[in-house]
Amino acid sequence: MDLNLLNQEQRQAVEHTSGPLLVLAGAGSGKTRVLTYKIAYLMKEMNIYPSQILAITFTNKAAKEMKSRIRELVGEQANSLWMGTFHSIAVRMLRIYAERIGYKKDFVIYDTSDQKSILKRCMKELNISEESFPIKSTIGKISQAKNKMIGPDQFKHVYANEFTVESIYRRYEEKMFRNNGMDFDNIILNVIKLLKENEDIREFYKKNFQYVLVDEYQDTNKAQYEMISLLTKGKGNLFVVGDNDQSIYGWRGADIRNISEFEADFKGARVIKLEQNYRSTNNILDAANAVIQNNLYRKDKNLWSSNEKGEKIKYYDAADEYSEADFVLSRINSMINNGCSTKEMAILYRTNAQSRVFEERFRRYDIPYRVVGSMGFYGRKEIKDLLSYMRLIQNPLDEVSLLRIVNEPKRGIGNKTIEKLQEMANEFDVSLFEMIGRAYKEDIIGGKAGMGLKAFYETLRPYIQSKDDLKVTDIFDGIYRDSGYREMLEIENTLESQSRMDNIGELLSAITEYQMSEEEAKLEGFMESISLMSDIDRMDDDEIGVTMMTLHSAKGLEFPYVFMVGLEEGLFPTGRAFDNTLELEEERRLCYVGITRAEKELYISSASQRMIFGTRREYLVSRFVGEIPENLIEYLNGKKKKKSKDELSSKTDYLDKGMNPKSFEKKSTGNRIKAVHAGMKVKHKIFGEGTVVSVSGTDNKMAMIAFVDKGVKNLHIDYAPLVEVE
DNA sequence: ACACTGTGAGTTTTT
DNA sequence: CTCACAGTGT
Repeated sequence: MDLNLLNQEQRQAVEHTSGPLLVLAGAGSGKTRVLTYKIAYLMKEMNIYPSQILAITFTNKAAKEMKSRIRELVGEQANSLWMGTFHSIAVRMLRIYAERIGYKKDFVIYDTSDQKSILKRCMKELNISEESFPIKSTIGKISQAKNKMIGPDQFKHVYANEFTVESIYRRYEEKMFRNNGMDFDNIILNVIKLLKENEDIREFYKKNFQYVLVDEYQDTNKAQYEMISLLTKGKGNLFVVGDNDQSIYGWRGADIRNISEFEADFKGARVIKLEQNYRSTNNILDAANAVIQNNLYRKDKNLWSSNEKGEKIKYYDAADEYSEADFVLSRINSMINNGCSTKEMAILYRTNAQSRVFEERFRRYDIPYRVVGSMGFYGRKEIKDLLSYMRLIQNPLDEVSLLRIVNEPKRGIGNKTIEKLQEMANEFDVSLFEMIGRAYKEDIIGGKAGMGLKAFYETLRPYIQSKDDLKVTDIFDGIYRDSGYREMLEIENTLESQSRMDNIGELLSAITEYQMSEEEAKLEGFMESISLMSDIDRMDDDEIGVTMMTLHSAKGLEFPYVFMVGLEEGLFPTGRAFDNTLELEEERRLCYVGITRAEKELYISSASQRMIFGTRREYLVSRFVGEIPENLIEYLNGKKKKKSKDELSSKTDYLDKGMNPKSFEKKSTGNRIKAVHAGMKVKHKIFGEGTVVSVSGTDNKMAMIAFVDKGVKNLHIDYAPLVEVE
């Protein structure tokens, strides 16, 4: 291990082995390197066992990568390190000790959409309307409270007059507990509870962990802070790395005070700054520095680099999102022709929805690409359904999953039956699943519904009983078959059901892969690995293609060529931040993160018009473009008169100016069909070309159309996006 | 019980 | 535009 590969500050950080240390690491200053070397140093020079080191990273992928780098330095013993995200570390502890806090050890993890359905049910039970308490904002409020460790009991002291939310919150937590489930916030809170209430466990871990390291410290929240301090207090060998200019998760409860008050919180803390950037050209760095300088609430630091000046930042001012995409694609195309690999390129945007136009262009140009995130594979219905089966097998108390699948495929079990069952389950104080068992056995519910319940119950029970002895793939295969799900899709035999079956096949290969990679592959383990996987974790590094993702997802990554797109007021920065300095500064940090992802070249672009919610709207150039000094920018299609900053000062201003949807009516698609006749050739926006087979309905508006490769569809011509061909 | 259809509402960002 | 859902008809 050669510490001479480190600069002076990096080396100091590595060699500091006693007491708390905060490393303020600017973008691209080699913090991963420091972390890697530090852990290796602790093991090799300080003779610390790997199992005595806890390292918390922001994604599981980061943990995996770091582990493999450490392995290069110290060998296989790196595998015994405790390394992962807050959530995965917490779950690891909870799997062992869940019973100490009243949970069962096979608890399940609820994601955001599960959260939503639990909350909905709570509100229904409490007779609270969704109009007055929108699901999203209510979840937000509850989550916010949890991040700050404010439980239902303390809620009213912090949020006065929010007693309705308080009652929802309380009911939600009860339900969560009764379901033997935890949402993401609960995972952290429950570990805190575990450590607080059980001295033996706390002392065990505290004694065990000689060193605790936390990456991306600027994005930790209060609960996470509490978790760390419970594990380190007293000993204080805590080593955190972060950059306040890259704090972009304030909306998720990240508390900047964790980093700004580190020295006060941990006595005798030392601070080391890493200010030399090894990643980007000087032009890129200067641009980033200039932009972030506009934030008033920040500690100044001076990122510098000995790299060359490099190319100027190239700015393209597009007419609309399509011409923006065309610009990006033509650039990418010529870069490819110049010998660049698509793996070196990334397109970064503010919102996931922006990827669509680019995807379409990539397909048209036939250039490989990959999209990170955006409700992909695991959000699909068939995947969620089958995972719900698996989850219910893992934990029969899980009502969320049960309700999702009890009538999927159709078993003749409707709302009425479910309601009855829920009432009875409450009355007898048993789980819904158990109630289902009783209901048909004791003939409480007969007829079609009773048969359905019997089928459902008897399909699942054997799997529940032997889940620990069965292979995960066997459980999956079996349940797919026995539940009738496969048959349902086979009978349906449409293009859609085909693709669903393909997706299920893909899920099976994911399970198989998991099973082969784990020594002891258990159902819980697999379910956990997918629930705690972030979008970045799902990204396959070997896959070729241009990477597309949100700026948030891009944190921690780097690419030689970066396209930062959609730089418009209202989109980036988002309109919601206009009247809030703190939020606006967070947007600016996000911009800073974006700029500093680029190593060699940075392209930025904006569109004057963009389609949003089906209407075309006009946008002004983002203030962030104006914040980059002109001498660093090459204006690819001329420089428009500067109008971003002066014209926009407040939200109302923005809404008044140029945002009149009427003046930008959608372009006519041309010969949109008004009437059809059999034999007519038509083109559908999604299904492509087809021939009208027959016409039906009042006014002959229903057309049965046979599409090339896509099968026969019944469509109403007033609604279907159809145009005539020839 | 369930399929269909019209309606209303929504886009930040994610472990 | 696109999705989810409430309401209606079978």
